[in-house]
Amino acid sequence: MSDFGAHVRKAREAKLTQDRRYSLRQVAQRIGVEPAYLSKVERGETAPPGEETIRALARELDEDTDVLLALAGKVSSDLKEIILRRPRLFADLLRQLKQAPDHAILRLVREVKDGDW
Amino acid sequence: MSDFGAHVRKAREAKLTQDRRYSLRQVAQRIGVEPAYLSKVERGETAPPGEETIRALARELDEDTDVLLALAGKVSSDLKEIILRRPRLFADLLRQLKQAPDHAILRLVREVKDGDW
DNA sequence: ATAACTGTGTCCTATATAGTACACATGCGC
DNA sequence: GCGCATGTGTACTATATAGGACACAGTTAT
Repeated sequence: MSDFGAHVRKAREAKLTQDRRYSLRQVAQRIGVEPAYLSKVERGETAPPGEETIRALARELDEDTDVLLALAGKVSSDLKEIILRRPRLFADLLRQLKQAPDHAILRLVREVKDGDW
Repeated sequence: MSDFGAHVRKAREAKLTQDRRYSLRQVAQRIGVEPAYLSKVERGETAPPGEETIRALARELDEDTDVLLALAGKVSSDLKEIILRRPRLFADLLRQLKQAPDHAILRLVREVKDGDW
């Protein structure tokens, strides 16, 4: 269904060419899963891991956590909580922004960042 | 953990005083679950139902779907998809808005609604 | 050439999710 | 006063999620 595994494998093998500690086995050990499991994940033979394992993987491979989670079809739990506290407000905002071009959203991010409320 | 059940029970019993077709059994039948299950849900004896059942319940009781989902600790799957398509962008935006007051977010919603991008 | 490391195949498991099925006691309507 | 509707207790189930354990064959380093 998704290319989460392929993305991880590519990222890991890229690091491997620079540093031999990025073998599947060693990465698996550092993120705290069995090598056989990581192997199946990278080949897409099994569904992507849970959020915490994906976070560990992102840290290990210097990948963006939100992007990696997205490839796994998951939304970070801290984002969920933000929405859950004010569901109507954020539901409206997100649905408004569904079709908005990237630059419009980026503008909003900056606008809010320069905190003018 | 959450007051999803209590909220539903209150909403249903409010409608029940106006219309006797809002008995637990009849509502259960219309939304397609067993009465015993809805009973357990309303009393919080069991975890809140899945998204589709919550949607049916919201329609039946004229409740806001996003709010009901939120009470169940869930984010609507259509909102998830919006985020998943542009994870970095929306992750940034939401984290920026985490502390923003309601009126500031409402202003953004209107700003975007009057589509000036 | 052998010891250690590599990726992978196979089998198994624990917990969570999302309910169903049926029986029961109680109460209200006619 | 009895039949039907009401809410609920108990027991069970199917599927998904998130992995672990162990063995094996090929590759690399010394």
